Amino acid sequence: MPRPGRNTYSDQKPPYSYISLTAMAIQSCPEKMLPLSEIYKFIMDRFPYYRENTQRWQNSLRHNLSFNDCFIKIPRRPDQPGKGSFWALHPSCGDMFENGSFLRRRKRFKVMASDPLAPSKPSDAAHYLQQQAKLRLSALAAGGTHLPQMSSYNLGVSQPSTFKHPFAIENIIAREYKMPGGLAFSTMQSMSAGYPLHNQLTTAWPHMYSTSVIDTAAPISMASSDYSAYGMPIKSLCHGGQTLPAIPVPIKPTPASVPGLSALPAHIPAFLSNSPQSLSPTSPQTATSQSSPATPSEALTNPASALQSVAVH
DNA sequence: TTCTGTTTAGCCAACT
DNA sequence: AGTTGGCTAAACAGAA
Repeated sequence: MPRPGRNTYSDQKPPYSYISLTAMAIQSCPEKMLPLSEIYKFIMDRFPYYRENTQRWQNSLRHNLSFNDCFIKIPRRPDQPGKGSFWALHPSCGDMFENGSFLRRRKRFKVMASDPLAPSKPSDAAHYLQQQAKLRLSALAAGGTHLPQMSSYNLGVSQPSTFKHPFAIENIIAREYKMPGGLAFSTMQSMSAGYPLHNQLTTAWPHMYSTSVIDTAAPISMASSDYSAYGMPIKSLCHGGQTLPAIPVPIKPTPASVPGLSALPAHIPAFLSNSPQSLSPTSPQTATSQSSPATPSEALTNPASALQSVAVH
């Protein structure tokens, strides 16, 4: 059984579609909106695979941004000089990856005229999102650690303040993981709803599910120190203590992936290091209380430190 | 000139 | 088998 090496990622295409990669990039920044160049940068930083053939995949990515309604183009304000617009996720694009696969959505998100969440005009969405970004930046500037949540459209439909965008990293990583053999691990949300796997998993990874490790009441902070080496808000990784081994599922199981807790696809990104693989009971918990690993590859080989970063915050 | 954004088309694979 | 979604290529226009 091959173990993922330091360069595993450079060799394999990550099990994510361009849509999910783009969504990750957008969700990783406090403003929840990024210019195209920053999306490129995010992907290349995290996934060495995409440091090659840039023309090809960047063309595809641009195509996706334009083609898919789940992405919204937000014009730059006069005080935001630069090339190109910002891109954000449509707040009502729904849980497009609810089937657990980040390669293929169950259904393409399409803004319907009858959608109560749909803005009456496309510019409404852009304006709304820009206001949200402003609020976030204001909160940052004020030194606050409690940023306003990405709330729903101000269109008469309210959502709970705890609403997490389906593409938020915490949601992406906290998905049901269907093991190649058919065994499924459910999300903490599901487990808290009474799934029997809870006991098994808390036994297997007590350090993950112990609420004493993770401050469930901690507000999500966007201070720079709260970001892991992968640009992910660390606290997002433990969304309300709901840290779960949820792994995106390649449509085609890779040779490295075999059924079993310690045999997961080798190309799972390090920022999803709260996976069974990294958190297997046999994994050495040698992490110190220092910050997250310097490089994604380091986290890949030392996932425990990444977890520690999550746990101590 | 380069980058960004849009659109069309074809192919392939997963899903129903 | 038909449908749908994702990837790739390409052409084109507009902005920086």
